[in-house]
Amino acid sequence: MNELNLHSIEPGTFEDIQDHVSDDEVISALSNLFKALCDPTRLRIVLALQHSELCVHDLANLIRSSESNTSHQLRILRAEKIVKYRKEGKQVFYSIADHHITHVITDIQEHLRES
Amino acid sequence: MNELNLHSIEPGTFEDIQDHVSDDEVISALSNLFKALCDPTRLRIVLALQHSELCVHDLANLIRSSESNTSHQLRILRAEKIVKYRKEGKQVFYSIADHHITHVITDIQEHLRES
DNA sequence: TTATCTTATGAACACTTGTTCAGATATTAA
DNA sequence: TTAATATCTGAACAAGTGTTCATAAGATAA
Repeated sequence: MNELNLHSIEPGTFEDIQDHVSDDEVISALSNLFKALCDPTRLRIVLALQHSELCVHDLANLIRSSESNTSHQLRILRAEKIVKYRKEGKQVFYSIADHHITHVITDIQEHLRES
Repeated sequence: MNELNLHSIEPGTFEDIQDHVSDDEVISALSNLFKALCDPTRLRIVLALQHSELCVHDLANLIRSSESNTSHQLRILRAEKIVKYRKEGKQVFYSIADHHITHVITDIQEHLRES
């Protein structure tokens, strides 16, 4: 008796897949990362930082947003360790935290080209 | 005279980066893709489909959500061409649309391991 | 035809989120 | 100290989003 009434897979396969999609911590971590990357303003920040390390003021001008909003969005990118920063006097310089982030953007752009 | 009052980069560099972050179509397309991937329910769907082609009923049971909600979320994934589908009688079988999507997930997971 | 099964859809609601504004913090210079 | 500069933060509000419920649509079988 199969109370789930599976239509297209075997119970064993079902359990294998379920193990993989039931890891709430992993799902939540992935979700938070994609959430951080899904906002146009934050995407502009990430794309800008792929070219050069930048301070908040220049970053704000580049993406045509206020310094306040830029700072708010950088906070979210920092929380997900998508960007890192270093202080130099009054200024704070931001840059991309690791190369996997750049790869993600590249992969997504390739998907766009093919779809 | 520099009305932008740049702090950390040259005007030429500024314009180069600005060209890259000002392509609204690309930014919007990237944003929509990440938006589609940032919801936990949709992430579960994508992770499940990485193992096997699945019909809506089995997919709903796997991710522990209603069939209605699963269908709603599949619609969004379809719109971004993250998943594709084929009909077979009453059933609709979904699968991952292309390998770049799988790579994106892999890259993000590697980022997670290192951060 | 009618009945059943599978999937899709529209409306409604609660919840989340990006931006703005005002103000705070921190660093440097005078 | 005060003033100026650079960045950050909290509150508030509009706009967007995920889920549920009810129902529709499409396919098959009787």
